[in-house]
Amino acid sequence: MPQETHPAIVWFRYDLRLHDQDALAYAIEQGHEILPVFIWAPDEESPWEPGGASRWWLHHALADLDTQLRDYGSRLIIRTGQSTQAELQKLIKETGAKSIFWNRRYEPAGIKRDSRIKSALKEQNLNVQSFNATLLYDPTKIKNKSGTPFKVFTPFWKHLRTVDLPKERPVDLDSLKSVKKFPKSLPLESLNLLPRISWDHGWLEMWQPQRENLLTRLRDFGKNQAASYEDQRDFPAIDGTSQLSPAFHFGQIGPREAFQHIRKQGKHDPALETGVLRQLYWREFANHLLFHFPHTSEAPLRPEYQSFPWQEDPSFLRAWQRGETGYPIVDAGMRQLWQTGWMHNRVRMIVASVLVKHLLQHWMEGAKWFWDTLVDANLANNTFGWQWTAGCGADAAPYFRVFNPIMQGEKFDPQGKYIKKFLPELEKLPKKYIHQPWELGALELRGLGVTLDKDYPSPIIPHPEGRQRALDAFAELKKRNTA
DNA sequence: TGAAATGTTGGGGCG
DNA sequence: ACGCCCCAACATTTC
Repeated sequence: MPQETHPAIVWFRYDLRLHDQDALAYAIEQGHEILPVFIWAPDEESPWEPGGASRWWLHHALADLDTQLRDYGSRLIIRTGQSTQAELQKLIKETGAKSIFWNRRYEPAGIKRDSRIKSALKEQNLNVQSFNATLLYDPTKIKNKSGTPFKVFTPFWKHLRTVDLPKERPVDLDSLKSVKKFPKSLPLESLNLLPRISWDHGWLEMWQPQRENLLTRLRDFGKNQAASYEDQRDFPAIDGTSQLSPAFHFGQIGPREAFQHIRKQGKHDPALETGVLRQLYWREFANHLLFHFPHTSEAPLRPEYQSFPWQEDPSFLRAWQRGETGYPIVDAGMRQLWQTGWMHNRVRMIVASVLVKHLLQHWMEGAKWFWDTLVDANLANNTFGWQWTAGCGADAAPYFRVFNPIMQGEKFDPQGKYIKKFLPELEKLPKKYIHQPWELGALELRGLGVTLDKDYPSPIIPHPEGRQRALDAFAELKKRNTA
C-alpha cells in the first residue's frame, strides 16, 4: 500500500456513509491520513437551500456519521460559512492537506460550485479527485443510440439492464489512518439544523435516521416485503414500501449496496428486477435528467409549457398545504406530510394532481412545499415528480390524465384506513362515504360526529368542475402555442 | 404510475 | 320459442 505522509481531506456531502464510498475508499487505499469534513454552506444551494425537514434529518445523519467515524479513531470535522471554497482553503492551511477527495453531486448548483472549486484547488497543485458513489451510473456515460440523453423511462431502463451493474465499492475501514491532530470542529448544534418551533415530534416517532437502523430496515424489507412490493406499494395504509428515500437522498445507503442487499435478501427472485429494483432506476432516471437538463428545477422540460395558464390563488395553495381541500385522500396525505415528513408515493401523485390540475396552481409551488416538508426532499426526484404530474416533464403523463381523487381513494384506500389515521375527525364514517363525506346528509353526518365545513370542509372545488378547469387550461395552452 | 364517454355484447325478464 | 328491452359487464375511444 502506498504511504502518503500528507493528510487527505475526504469532503462529505450527500454520501454520508463509510461503506460503498469511493472517495473514502480511495483515500484509505492511497495510504493517506484521513480528514473527514462536512461543510454547511446553504447559501450556495440557492434557490434550493435544504428545507426544514431535510435539515432535521441531516443533523441526525451527521451525528451518526461522526459516531461511526469514532469507532475507527476518527471524527467528522464540521465547518460552516458563506463559501465552501474558503472553508476548504482554511482547512488546507490548518492541516497541511495536499489531497482532497469527494464523491460528485449531480444537481446544477452542486456541479457548478464543485467544478469551480476543483479547478481552483488544482491550480494550487493539490491532488483533487472526484468519484461517483451517488448514482449507479455516471450520467455523462449513458446515452441512447443517437447520442442524446434518454427522455423516456422504459428505453432508459432497458438500456441499463444490458449494461453491467456496478459493484459495491468496499472500504477497508480497519486500515483507516487518522490525522495526528484534528483541526477544530464546530459543534453540530451550532449549525442550527434542528427546527426552532417544535415541528419534529412526529418525525422522531417515525424515523430512526441512523445507518444501522436504516440497514436493518433494508434487510427486513429485502427479506419480507420486497417480493410483495409490486402488489402492495400502491396502498398507503399498508407498510409496503421501503421508506428508505431519505437514506438514499443523504447517501447513508448507497444505491449499489442497496441493489445487492435486496437481490441477496430476496434470494435473487427475478420478480424483484421489475418490481422494487426498478424503483432504483427511477431514481437514476430522475438524476440523469436533472444532470442533462439542469434548468428543469426552475422551468418545464417541455418549453411549450412556459405559457401554461396557471391561476395563482394563495387561498387554494394554503388549503392544499394544510390538508383542507375536502378530499379525504388528499388531506390525509398532506397531513401525513406535515406530521411525519414523508408521504406515500401513490398519495404524492394524487395530491400533486389536485394542486396542479383541479386548483391550477403552478407545479413549482407544490415542489417548494414538498421541498420544505419532506425529510427525503431531493431536487432530482422532486423536480421529476412534479413535472411528470404537470405533464411538462420527461415521460410525463399526457395532459388529459386528471386523477379523480375520489376514485383514487376508493381504489387505493378502500377501507379508508389511511384516511382515518390522519383525519381522525372522519373516524366514524362508513367506507361507502369515507371518500366523499359531502354525499352524506347533514343529519346523518352529524350523527357520525361531523358537521360539514366545521369539522371537515366540503370539496374546495367539485371534481367534475376541477377536471373541466384542467382540461380547459390545457386547451388554452394548446391554443397559445399554435397561435 | 387515468377517467369518462361511448360502443358492444350477452344474459335474463317479459310479453 | 321468439323478439324486444334493459342493463351490467366489458371494450374502445376520447378527453
